[in-house]
Parts: sequence; C-alpha cells; structure tokens
Amino acid sequence: MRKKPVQQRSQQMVDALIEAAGQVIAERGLEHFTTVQVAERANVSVGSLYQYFANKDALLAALVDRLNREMGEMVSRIAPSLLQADPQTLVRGLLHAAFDFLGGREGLYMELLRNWYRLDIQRSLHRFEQQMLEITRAYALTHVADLRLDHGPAKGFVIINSVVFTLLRYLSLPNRALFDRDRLVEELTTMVAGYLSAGRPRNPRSKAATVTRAKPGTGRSKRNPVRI
Amino acid sequence: MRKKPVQQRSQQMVDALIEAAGQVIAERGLEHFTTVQVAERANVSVGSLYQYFANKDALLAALVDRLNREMGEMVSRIAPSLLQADPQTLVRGLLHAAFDFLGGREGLYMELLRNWYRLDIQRSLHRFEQQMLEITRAYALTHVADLRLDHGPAKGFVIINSVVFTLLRYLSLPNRALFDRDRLVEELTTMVAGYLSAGRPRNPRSKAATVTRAKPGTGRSKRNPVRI
DNA sequence: CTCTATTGCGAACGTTTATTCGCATTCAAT
DNA sequence: ATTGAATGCGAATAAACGTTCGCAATAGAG
Repeated sequence: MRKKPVQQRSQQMVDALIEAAGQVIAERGLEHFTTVQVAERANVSVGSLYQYFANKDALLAALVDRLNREMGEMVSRIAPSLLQADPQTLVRGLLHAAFDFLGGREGLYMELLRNWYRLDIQRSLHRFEQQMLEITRAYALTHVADLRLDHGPAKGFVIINSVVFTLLRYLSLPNRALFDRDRLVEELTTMVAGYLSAGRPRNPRSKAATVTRAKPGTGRSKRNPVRI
Repeated sequence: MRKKPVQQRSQQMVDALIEAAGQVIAERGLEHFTTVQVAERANVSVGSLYQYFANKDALLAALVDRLNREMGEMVSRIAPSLLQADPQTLVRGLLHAAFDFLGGREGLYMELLRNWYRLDIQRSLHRFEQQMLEITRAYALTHVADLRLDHGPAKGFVIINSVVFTLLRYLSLPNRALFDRDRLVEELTTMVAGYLSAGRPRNPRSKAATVTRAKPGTGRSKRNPVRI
C-alpha cells in the first residue's frame, strides 16, 4: 500500500475500492477488470486509487487477502459441528459447505479460482490444504479406528484439488441438466470417503492379482518402489 | 477461416502460423500471445495472418482443433494395450499416459488447460470424457465382474476432472519436492480404482451408521433422495 | 479563523495490441 | 509472354488501459 490512510474518510475509501474490485471481477470477469471501472464503481477517482495502491496488482492482492481471511473463518466456523459425525457425513458436510462457499459472492470466488495460476491463490490453496489437514487431525482424535492416518502430503493434495476443481468445473458448466448438485456431492463423497478409509485395495480378489505393471504408452525408466 | 488457401505456399503458411502460435503460447504464455509475435515466429507478415484467420481467436481455435485431434489419436493408440489388465493397472496406465501427454509439447497443453474456461476447451474436455466412457465400456466387455457399470454421467465427470486438474496443478507446482510423480500416480490410482469398483460404502460398520445428515453451514432446502 | 498536511480529482500521457489498407510480388492459366 | 487472381507485406490506425501529475477541496490543529 503506497500510503497509509490516516483519516477516516480515506479508510472508508480503501474499503470501498476493495469491495468495488470484487464486484467488478464478479460481474465482468478478471479480464475486464480495469482500474477505471473499479474507481467509478466505488465513486472514487482513479488518481485516488493510486494513492493507496501501488498498482492494479496491489489492489487485487488486497482483495485476495480479504477473501482468504473470509475462507479461513468459514472453515473454522463449520468444522467443529462436523467432528462428531462419521467419515462419510464429515466429507459430505464439508462438500456442501464448499459448494455454498464457491457459489457465493456472485461468483467472485469462482472467477478468482479459475485464475488460480495467475494470482497468489497458490498460497490460498495451500493454506486451505493445511486447514483441511488440521481438521483431519482433530477428527482423528475422536475417530482413531476409522481412518488411516499415515497420510503424507500427497493424499491431502489429491483430495483438495480433486474436490475443488471438480466443483469449480461443475459450477462453470453452462448446462447443469445432466446431473444435479446433490448427485455430484454424493459421488465425491463416495470417492473421497472411500479413499480416506482405504490405504490398500479393498476387493479380496484384486489383492491376489497384484501389481502387474502395464507397459506405459511412452516408456519411462526408474520408478519408485510401489508403496501402497 | 477468412479465405481458403488454394495454392501450396499459402497452405504451408497456414500450417506454419498454427505451429508458431503453439510455440509462442508455450514459451510466453497465453497472456503474451500476440499476433505480431506469431507472424514473426512463422516468418510471415501480420497482414498475411489476417488473410486466413478472421482474428486472433480464430487462430487460437485452429490450434486447439489440431491439438484436440492429437489427443484423440493418443488415447486411441494406448487404449487397446490396456484392455487386458486389471482395473488398477488400467487406471495406472492411463494416468501415466495422461502425465506424459500433459507434460509434452513444451508445456503447451498445460498452458491451454490452465485457461480452459476461456477457450472452447470445454468441448475438448467433454470429448475426452466421452472417450474415457468408451474405454470403460470396451473394458467392461472383458471384465464384467470387477466393475459396477451403472455409471451415470456423474462418475465420469468426477473422475476426469479430479484426475486432469490434480495433474495440472501438480505440474504447475513450483516446488515438486514434497512428493514425486510416481507417488501422485499411485495415490490417484488408489482413489480412482477404489471409486470405480465401489458403488457403496465398503466398511460394514459405516453401513449401520447410515445417512445422518450433517447440518450444512448455510441451510438449504429440498434435496434429492440419496441414490448411492 | 488560518494554515498546512492530507485527501481527492480526472484529463492527459505513453504503451501495448489487434486489425486494416494500399501496394508489391508471385502463381498459373492461356 | 501476358494477364488477372492469389498471395504477401508492414507501416499506419485506432482502441483500450495502466499510471501520473498538477491543481482543487477538505480536515483538523493551533
């Protein structure tokens, strides 16, 4: 931030600018997000904008920061109520919450998430993963038997990204007639809950027909020992 | 295409332009993909570019078309060799193929996939899903017992998007030290193979503690009957 | 009230880029 | 060889946008 707002009016203006930035992005998309638009929307001049934000990116960063905080609070709010449930219910509850969250704010979260690789949403995603890991850990204290807890970082990564991006793509779908939201949540719940409670193949028969390596399309060399 | 190339030299030029477009995008990213750059790279003038492509988007569309075809051929090429394997091996083989494919072309596929929502990659993704469903169907003819085949469109959607975007995000990771590629493939294999061969909860105990709905963060109303 | 630091303004500037247009060059049919 | 169509060129045009700068309005201390 180029200058610190000391008087009250300027502080309000900074808030209004961040808010307006969110509105513009939600309505017009990140591509058409311009400083002039934001200034107009906030009933502020462009010059004033640049008095408090070094440039466009700084404004965007401030917005992302604010939303990041919101997300953290959301997770902390709903997590405790789910710790008593069984794994399936926990996963389903988190999924519904994620659905509601991503769809909120007039699609602002979605638009930002679509552009995850340009923004430092990388950090947000990572933080989100961490939060989920904490929930998992807290959950483990009450349901030790149900889950295998030797999760390396890979499992969390797989789950978070599978869920978030699948939801994102579903919400971006022009035609949602093929299957509805609840169906999707159920499918994801099945997949994730199964994955969580199963570190190894479940079907007794497939245990016998062990790891017969397939020839990959493009030949590759040294591969790690298969730790399942 | 604004004008059809009838002579041989112009046909070559069109090809060169599409090829150059891919190179520019792979090297500079879609953001810095400009018509002048493409023309220079193809040793062609900008004016000539606009003689065969109505605008920048048309050029991009032509590129996507070409890559879409490539992808289809890739899948058709590797699919037959996997039909004999067990589900785990099938999934693992497809995953490795997807990994190799996405990483190819100097990151061109990745850069395009990152921008999936701006391009009509929607169509490509959908086509990819269809292909996967065909493979699954073909696979079912030989391994009837191992899989539940009442897959609605939702299951395919979940799998495709989970896998593709998780791979995409992994490949976009600045620091890949946390876990390596093979580890990721194994995790995804576990998850997907488990999901495919299990339509309902596997743990006998969790069958008893049935669908105790969690209160979602934001209250929502009529929900569909839970078809698992 | 007076004075100064803070705040606010928005036209103007410079850069970047897509797209066009008038003219030159090449092809291929006669 | 001639000629008309096809092809190729790249400076010029125009629109969009981020950012600056000089000046006006305002707040709050003394």
